[in-house]
Amino acid sequence: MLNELFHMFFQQNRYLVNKLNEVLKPHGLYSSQWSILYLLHQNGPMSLTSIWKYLNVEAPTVTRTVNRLESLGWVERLYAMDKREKMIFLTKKGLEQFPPIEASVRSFEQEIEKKLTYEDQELLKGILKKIEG
Amino acid sequence: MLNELFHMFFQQNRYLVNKLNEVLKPHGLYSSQWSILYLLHQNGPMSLTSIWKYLNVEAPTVTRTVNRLESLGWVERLYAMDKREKMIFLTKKGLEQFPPIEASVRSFEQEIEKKLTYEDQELLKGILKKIEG
DNA sequence: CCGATTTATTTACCTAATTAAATAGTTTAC
DNA sequence: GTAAACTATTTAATTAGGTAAATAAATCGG
Repeated sequence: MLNELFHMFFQQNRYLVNKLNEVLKPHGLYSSQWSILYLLHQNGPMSLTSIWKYLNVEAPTVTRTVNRLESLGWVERLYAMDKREKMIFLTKKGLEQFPPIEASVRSFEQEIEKKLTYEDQELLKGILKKIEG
Repeated sequence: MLNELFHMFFQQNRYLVNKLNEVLKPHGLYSSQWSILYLLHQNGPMSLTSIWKYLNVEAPTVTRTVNRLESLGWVERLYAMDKREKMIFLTKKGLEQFPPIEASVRSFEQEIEKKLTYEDQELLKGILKKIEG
């Protein structure tokens, strides 16, 4: 990748995504599905637009993932006052099955964080912020 | 994503990949295609296995990207002594068109690196190494 | 009020990664 | 020397991201 830094960055990203998918597999979820479930659990019902803006991905990506989550029974869609807009919210199944999944993910995240000191984590956040800014 | 750190990491990864794809677009290439071209330019002819092992991705990913690169005329395949193995190497077109692309990518990388001090870069490398280890 | 523009979502198509399984060639064990 | 095990590559199916363009509803200017 020419530069060592970029090469490493992309590799670690794949490593983290793959590991997260492993953790989510027993729950029948993938990482991008999880990120939407988690967001809905935090924020309550959201429109597609607010989801993709928050996650910083394109709208079609979210459409597809929400479709899948809907067909799996995790979320439902409902028209909002503005009839162009659709509100997405967790179903009963979504709400009920959330806590154990959250626990698994949290435990995975802590395992990774254990490899870094608190200082490392703060430094990493600071450096990541600089990249895009 | 539960944890701020992971969320940021995934976001910056997408940002970097998208930016790199933008830089490569005028040359008719995508980032994963570039990573293989670059590797072949550095190392000379390589088997598929040595490519995916170096890039740390799965074999089918490399098969598909090499297929595309072959149909675009950037690389060629040749059977090795071991007839299971196929050697991939740059075509004349690949060799000739490489330098200006390398220059574009290098300039992009330097632009990102300008946002980080040398110390930042070394710290980031160190932290990234710790994640997987 | 109505045509033009904007906004929210979806559809279609591309690259890119994964796993699982198929194919074909090589090595190894007996 | 052949059956079994291993290795290299490919195929097929899934998730995940992107852009471009279509559709439908809302808003804005006149």
